[in-house]
Amino acid sequence: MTTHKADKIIACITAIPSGMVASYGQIAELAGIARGHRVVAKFLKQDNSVSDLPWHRVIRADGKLGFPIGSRMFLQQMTQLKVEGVVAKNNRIDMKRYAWQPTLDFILFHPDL
DNA sequence: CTGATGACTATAG
DNA sequence: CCTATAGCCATCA
Repeated sequence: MTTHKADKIIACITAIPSGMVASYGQIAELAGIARGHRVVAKFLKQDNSVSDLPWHRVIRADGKLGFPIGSRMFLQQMTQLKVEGVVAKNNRIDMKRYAWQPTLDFILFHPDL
C-alpha cells in the first residue's frame, strides 16, 4: 500500500516505545484518520512487508490481540510483547498500565498528524 | 460511482 | 463471559 495515509500509520506505529502498546483506534487518530481503526487493521493485514515495524505493539482497545487466542500469530505477538516487558493475564493486556500516551513533543513534531 | 473488505469498537442483551 | 449489530473509513476491483 503506497498511499499517503500508510506513511503516517507507519510513522505512528514506529513511534510506540518498547514496553508499551497502542490500540488500532489510537494509531488511526494519531495518523489523522478519525475513527479509522479499521483502516489501520486493513493496513496491517496487507502490508506485512515493512521491516522493523513494531506491529506487535498494536492491539485491541479492550486489551486483547487481533488474532484468535492460541493461533500462531497470537503466540508470536504475545512472546514478543513479553520480551519487551508487556505481560498479559488471561490473554489480556492491562491497557491502563501499558497503553502508550503520546507525549506533547511527539504530536508537535508531527503537525500534519 | 458502487460495493466489498478489514489483525476494529461501542453498545445491548 | 459471550454473541449480535450497527457504525466506521481508506482503499480497491
